[in-house]
Amino acid sequence: MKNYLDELNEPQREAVEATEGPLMVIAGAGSGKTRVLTFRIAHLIEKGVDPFNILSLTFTNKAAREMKDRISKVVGANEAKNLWMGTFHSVFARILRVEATRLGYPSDFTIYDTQDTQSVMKKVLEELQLDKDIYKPKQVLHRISQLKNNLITVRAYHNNPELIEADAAAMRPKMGDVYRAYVDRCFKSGAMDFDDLLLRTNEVLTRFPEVLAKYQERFKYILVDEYQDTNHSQYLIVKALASRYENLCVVGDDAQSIYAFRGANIRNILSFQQDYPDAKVIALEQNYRSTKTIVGAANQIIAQNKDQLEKNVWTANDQGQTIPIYRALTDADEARYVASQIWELEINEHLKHQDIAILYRTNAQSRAIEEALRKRNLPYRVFGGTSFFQRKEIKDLVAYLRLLINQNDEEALLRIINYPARGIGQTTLNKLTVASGELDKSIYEILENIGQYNSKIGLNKPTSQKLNDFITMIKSFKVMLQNHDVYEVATHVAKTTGLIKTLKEDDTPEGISRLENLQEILNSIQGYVEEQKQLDEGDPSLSGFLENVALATDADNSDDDENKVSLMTVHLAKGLEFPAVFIVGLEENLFPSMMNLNTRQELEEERRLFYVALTRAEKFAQMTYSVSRFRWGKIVDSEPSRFLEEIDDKYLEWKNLNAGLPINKSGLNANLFEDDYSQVPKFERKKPEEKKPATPLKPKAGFKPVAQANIINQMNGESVELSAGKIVMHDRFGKGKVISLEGEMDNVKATVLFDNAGEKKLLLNFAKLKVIS
DNA sequence: TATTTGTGCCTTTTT
DNA sequence: GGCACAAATA
Repeated sequence: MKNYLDELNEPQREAVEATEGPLMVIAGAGSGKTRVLTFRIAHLIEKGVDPFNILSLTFTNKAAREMKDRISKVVGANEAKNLWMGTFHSVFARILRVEATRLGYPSDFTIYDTQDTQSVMKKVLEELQLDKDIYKPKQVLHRISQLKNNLITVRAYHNNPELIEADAAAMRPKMGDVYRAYVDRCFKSGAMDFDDLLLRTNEVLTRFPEVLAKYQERFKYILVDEYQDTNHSQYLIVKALASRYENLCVVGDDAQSIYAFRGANIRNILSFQQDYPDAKVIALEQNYRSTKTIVGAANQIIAQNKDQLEKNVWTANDQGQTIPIYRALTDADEARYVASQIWELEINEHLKHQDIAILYRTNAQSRAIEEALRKRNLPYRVFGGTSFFQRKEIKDLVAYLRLLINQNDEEALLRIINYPARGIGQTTLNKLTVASGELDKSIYEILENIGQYNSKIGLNKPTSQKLNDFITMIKSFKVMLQNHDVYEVATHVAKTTGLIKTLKEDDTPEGISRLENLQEILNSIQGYVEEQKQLDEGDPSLSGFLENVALATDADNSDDDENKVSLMTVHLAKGLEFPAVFIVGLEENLFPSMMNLNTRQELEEERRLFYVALTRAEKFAQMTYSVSRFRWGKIVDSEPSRFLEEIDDKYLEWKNLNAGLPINKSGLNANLFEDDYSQVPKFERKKPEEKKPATPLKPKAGFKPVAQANIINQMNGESVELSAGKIVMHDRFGKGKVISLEGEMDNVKATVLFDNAGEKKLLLNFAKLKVIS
């Protein structure tokens, strides 16, 4: 227990022991930053600091849990349990449960997720009669998010001619009205969006000195992980809380700042020393994670960026293998290659599924990979994308529960008032909404006294009765909540509202899976209730559960013990490490993203993202790019990413540079499903030392009519040869005979004479033809 | 009113 | 190819 300090190197140890005063730790990738944070907290407790006085802000809730576990092992669970650890959003949501009433919010305020806010915004824009093609909900919300993260309130906005002008110049002169209406609407619904959680925390700390003093006293020691990714709002909260004792330790790596798009401000880390002139700064430069090859290649990448702090990450680890870079012909080929390499790694290097991660730039890329993994029977888990709690069937049930806690939650109410269908249509809802505005009462309040309003609103008897039935049902749930636990209520809700029945009627695979999801959420509610009942400070209440739902990140609820290959975006991979990592889709306009090519700053963030991806790898890293890819339903040609050029060839091993698309020999994409390309007509072999690898060696697109083409059999994914005379099957047209084939390489058209539908020209890329004989 | 069919838009990245 | 929204129909 005492010798934990011996497990640290010199700078790590220094960072752990410098407990008093401001400290910034610049931690290179893989340099043991989590270790430092963990031991530092343990050390504080060992020195006699009350865990109650320590606040630790992590990037995910999962990271917080893991750190807590590790601290428990050093100082004991009893000590560790009083630590405040979590993400900014979850910690300050907890604080706002106590303090938000000062700002006029209910303490059971709802947290609106992205879906909710978009839905609110659409209604706002409709009400203001603004063109939703100009005021695109997503863009407008992004703008508001920017404003909030810079603590520009509605009033501040209207007092700021510069901002108003900027929005006018961007063709959105009504931005201020939209902002006000959106904020009002959320407030009336007793709801906060993600940015509000930070903005309102700032507000409460600024407006109420006694609140500030309370939390300053409470959090005498503050630690912030991933400091490079904090935004201005978070920065100010930390600054305010730490200003009394200044026992603030921030840990970060400017080279890994990848959240500028959501307001992260790299200046927070770059200017720490100006904010705290007597701050101690410690750099952790020894990488314990990766091979020399990986560290060397990563260093070369990041060296291309201008905006960065000097540092020299090095490692004493083995040289390791060179990094293979596979040039794929299509995204399917890329996926197939990755799957086959995973097999090899598992056999030759004795890796388990869980040792392997596949990282990509966009969530959409997972599909092709998933398919290839399934074919190889490799179990996998996809992180991110539409998370469990975003699914419709889950949101429906949660909306009922939300309404029980916060009757003003209009999003929840409108979502479920007619789901499952109970004959309350759009017309009725419009009337209610109008009445709600005129009477300045929430829709729920109107419904509670529907008898007294229905003539004024203009509702007929049957409709009024339906509304009354609905509100009676909701009220009965509320009553039940008083003496039953959340699981019992949720189950009752799912049954009595007809949610389960509706899903049961749908026996398509999707319907069945939705029913399973509903079952799963009920199970997880039960699990949550049981778990919270066990804990001393557990909160088995419905509002506690709902907060978890709103702030759960996908990285949080992983089944750790499952042995599966991980698939995720590079963003989600931050802070993780794997023995083997595949980075796929290294192509121009994808990674770097086409959206981020306009300014140097944007491009540098993409480069940092690539740096993060590569530095996740311990022993084996591989990269792939494809010369063509399915995007927006079309095959798009692509070129290798510029980032590949930035790595010295001594670290790399270029693979499959010669494979082309031999349209004149055996047809389109003939060789996608074989590993042996030796039979394929060769393009000029490229020698890396002669030519920069990233210069695309694209096979020239052929424009000749083709005699044959290979299509991919929809059933088993195998390639099947197609030529004139073959009998094929089409979903809509039925059976038919191929008359001829024509067209360009990736754009082959087949003329088919169908038995019942006559002659059709079909694009092979789109028509799902099955070859019968 | 509810359900089905058709269309236009789309894609970064996430708390 | 997929999803959200609009129009068309029972």
